[in-house]
Formats: sequence, C-alpha cells, structure tokens
Amino acid sequence: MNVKERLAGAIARAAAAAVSDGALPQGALPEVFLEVPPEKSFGDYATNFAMQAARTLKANPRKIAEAVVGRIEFPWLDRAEIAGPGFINFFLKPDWLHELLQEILDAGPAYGNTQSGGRQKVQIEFVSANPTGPLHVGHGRGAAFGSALANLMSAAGYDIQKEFYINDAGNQIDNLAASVEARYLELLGQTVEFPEDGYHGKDIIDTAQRIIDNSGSRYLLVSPAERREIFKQIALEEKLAALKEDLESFGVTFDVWFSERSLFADDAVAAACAQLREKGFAYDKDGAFWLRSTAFGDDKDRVIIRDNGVPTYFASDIAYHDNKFRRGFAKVINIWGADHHGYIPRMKAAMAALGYDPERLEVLILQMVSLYQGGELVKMSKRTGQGVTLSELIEEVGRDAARYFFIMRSLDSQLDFDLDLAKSHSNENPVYYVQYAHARIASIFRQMAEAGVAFDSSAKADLSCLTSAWELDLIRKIGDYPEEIAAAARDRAPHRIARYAHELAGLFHSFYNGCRVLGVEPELTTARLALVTASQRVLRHSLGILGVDAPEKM
RNA sequence: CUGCCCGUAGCUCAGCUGGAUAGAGCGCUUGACUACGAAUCAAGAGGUCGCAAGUUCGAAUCUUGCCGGGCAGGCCA
Repeated sequence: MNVKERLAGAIARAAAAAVSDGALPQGALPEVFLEVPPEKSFGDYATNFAMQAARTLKANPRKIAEAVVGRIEFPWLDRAEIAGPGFINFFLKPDWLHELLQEILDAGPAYGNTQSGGRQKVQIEFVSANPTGPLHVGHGRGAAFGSALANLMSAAGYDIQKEFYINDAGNQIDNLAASVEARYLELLGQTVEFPEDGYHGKDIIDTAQRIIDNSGSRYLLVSPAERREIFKQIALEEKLAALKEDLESFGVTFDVWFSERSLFADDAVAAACAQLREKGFAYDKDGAFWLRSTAFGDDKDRVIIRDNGVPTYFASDIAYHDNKFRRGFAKVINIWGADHHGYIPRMKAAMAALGYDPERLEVLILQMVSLYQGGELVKMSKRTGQGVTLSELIEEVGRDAARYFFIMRSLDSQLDFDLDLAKSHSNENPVYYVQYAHARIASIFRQMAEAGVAFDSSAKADLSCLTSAWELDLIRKIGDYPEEIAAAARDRAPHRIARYAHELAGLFHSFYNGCRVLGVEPELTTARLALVTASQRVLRHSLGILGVDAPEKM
C-alpha cells in the first residue's frame, strides 16, 4: 500500500471520526481522492474531499476541512493547510520520500506489479485478422495495443488470456481458395477470369507458385471443387503460419488460437441457435433465422442463418462468445477496428439473449491508422494488395519504434503515424528518449564496475543524503508507478504507461544532468546508485509492458 | 437521415472522480560537454480548449443544439 492510499485512509478515518463525535452532521461521505497539486506551495498532496462532502453533508466545506485537519493522524504528515474554497493541502515530513524509496527498493524488480485486478479472469481477443493476406498497419495497432494491454493487466493482477480467433470458415476463405486457384491456373498458362471478390495480393501468387514448385501441375487433373478444397487447406496453413511469424517478430504471442471451423465441428453454432430459439429471442421469418436483438436495444433484428441455410458470420460469433463465457472468464475484451463498431449492439444483444450480463463483454474500438511519409498520406487497401504491410513497417522503422508509436496514443484518437519520425534515430523520436535513459543507467553501472565501486542493491543505504529537487522529484515519480499501473489497467489505457515512461525518463535525464552519481562522497554515491537502481527497474518494467526493448547500449 | 469516435499551442497529442495560473513532445529562439553517453540538459516565445446555450460555488471535462473531419448503418466480413 502506498503513501497516497494510506493518507487517503487517514483522511477517511478523520472524517468518520468527526461525524461520529458530532462535529459534522450525519451523511454519506464521498470517496477520498488525492491529487498532486499544480504547485509545490500547495504541498505534496491535496484533496477536494471537503468540497465533495459539502454536498452530501450540506455543510460549509471549510468547516469540514477544519474538522478533518483537526482529527487526522498520519505518521508522515508535517502539516495540513486549508486553501481556497476548501482544498486541504498536505505537507509531508521531508523523510517520507526516503522511506518511500526504501520500500521501492525492497520490492525488488517486480516493483510496480499490483493486485488491483484481484486475479479476475479476463480474456483479451485481438488482431483476429482473416488469414487471407498479410497483416497491415491497422492490424499492427491492434496487435501492439492488445499485447500491451495484456502485459499491463497482468502486471495489475488480472489473470489474462490472449486469444486469436481464426476466421477459417465462410466466404472469405472460399475466396482465398478461388484466388489461389486462379493464380495457379494463370501461372500454368491458362487464361482465367479472376474472382470478383478475390484477393489481389502478391502473396497469393507466391502461394500458387509454391504449390507448383511442390506439386507441379497435377491439380489440373482433379475436379475444380476438390482442387479448391485442397488449395483452401494449403493456403490457410500457409497464411496462418505467416501471420504467426509476423506477429511474433512484432513481439506478439497468443495463448490460444481459436478456430471458427471448430465451432461448426462441435455443433456449437447449432447449439447456440437452439438456445436462442428456446429462450424466445430468435425466430424464423422469410426463410431465415433471426435474432430478436431489438429486445436489447439494437436498431433492428439480425439474421443468424440465411434463407439458403448458410449461417452468417454472426452465428459463429455468437457461438464463439458463448464459448468464451463458458470458459469462465469474468470479462471478455474484444479489440475491434472502428469499421466494426456498428456490431457492438448486436453482439451485446446476443449475449444478453443467452443470459449473460452484456457488461461482461467489453469492446474496445481502435480508430484508423494513417501513414505519413514525406508529409504525404500513404493510402492502403487490402483488396488491391497495395499499401504497407506490418512486416514492411517493422523492417522500415524497427519493432520498438513501431510498437511505441502505436501504443502512445489513446485508442479513440485516429493515429497519424509519421514514418519519417519513427525512423529517425534522433532526439525527435520519443522511443529513443526513453530507451536512452535506460542505456545511460546501464552505462553508469558499467563505469561503476570498471572503477571498482562496490554496490549492493539489496543492502540498506543511507538515503537521507538525497535532498535535491532532482532526486526528490524522481523518487516521487517512481513512487507513483504502482498506482499508474492500476489506473491504466482499470482504464484499459496502455498509452498512459508510454507517457509515464517518457516522463520518468525526462526526470531521470534532469537528475543525471544535475547530479553526479560516481565520483562524489561514497555515501552519496551509494544513495544515488540506489535511486538509479530503482529508476532502471521501473524503466525496464514499463518498457516491458509496452513490449519495447530496454537496451544496455544503443 | 441515424449511430459511434474525434475537434485543446504552428504540427502530433495528453488532460484521471467536474477543481487552484490548461500540459507534453516535435518545430522555433537562446544558452550548457577539460568528469558517469549532448539520442542529454536549462531558459523562452506560442492556446478565444470548434461555436453557442445550459447545469454548478467552479466546465477542456457533464447536458443539449449547431459546425467541421473520420467510421458505420447488408441474408458481406
């Protein structure tokens, strides 16, 4: 439990005491929120508690503040002042930051991990790109975000499972097979009409070529239907393997790869449909089978099974999400592109119809990515196969920069990805700013070893000689980290960690510039090495959440 | 026409439960390497928070209406 939480507890206790001894009227007390005030003269922490309580207690905020201040008991508190309309500003004893740093060091390399998630079982499904072509930069954003969110929520004490849903059934896969077949025939000299909804990517031609390399022209002899079935299987395996490889080289792995086909093989789709019918939320009309999603706030009812008997993708999605909840997840998080946001109401409706609380399904929408190069928009389209793929992007700007750029913005703002900026190995690039701080620290330890300075990070140092603003601000920031993890996880907002890491790096660079670590009095060197150790751990931990390397040298 | 997201400094974006003088990076101006990495630091200029009402002691934040940009509105995915 950190200082802030303990102080908040002390405030709540003081307020409760004031109520029980009659100094304040009876009434519900609001939750205590502490903030770091905008100015140092307002103390170390401040709260608007008295102003909030003024509403529920119908009392003068300054009176409430006085009652709280008069009753508060907190070991590190130096003094509390009432300011403005009713803020309470808390000034802590100078030593509190030294004790805080000691606690941080005692926590070891895992410092930052919290239990705020309460081991809640949460599944995060992301990317889930159709295995019909290479990943593009939009998938990259989802992949970077999803994996960072998983890291973040794991650090915050959630029990996380990452899943990729393989769309290996339905139209698009048939189109894939037909596209490969067309390329195959073309390569063998036949003139064919390319399928209207076919995939034009070069990778399709490559696949056809590999089939020829391996098996020659023998598939000319089998029936078209059988040929397409074979090509479908070959292409699927190949595309899936390529997908996995791309993702792995982007630092993204999954615990489960879930096949859509398996839902049909297990009759899960039929079972889900039967259940919906039984519960009275699905019906037959015009030869099709419909979900009565309007019963749960959707704009219109939706077709689950077409009049030709073929299930829509929605049918397997319902079965899939039913399957997820049956696996015991408290929360199921889906990360979708903005172009799918219209499906949220029907998906939630389906879950409600099956009897699940739709709140347990969280759909996070990521806005579109635009690539800019030389100040110009790079257009992309999967259909025509033009545009920048994820692997090209990684090759171009590097894994770390790509991940950082994808993660550093909040999900719901459209992302302008500046290729030139991401590529530049210079001070313009925020990734290197953070990584440089880590590398500098590593360099200090190398120098230390060379100079024969002894330092044991687990030994207690006299930290009280850390007195400059550079040192104290840095400790303060490091002390905020667990809370930042908890808040970012709660808000599903890994970009906050990117920001935090950047701010921490900034404070470290200032410290580094203002304070020598090596070559000063031995006690001061030891204390500063302790501070540097803590800084390095938190930098590494936060970069780890982002999936960005923490280099020793660069 | 309807729904969702966005509109904050020249550019790209933060801004947590409504709170004190609205922040960061880049870019721009000016300084700092004869000691741990200058991919760094220090200082400065730069904003009617799209517009207008409303709620409130108090609004970038909540509500409504407009304006502008993006994305959706299939028995496509």
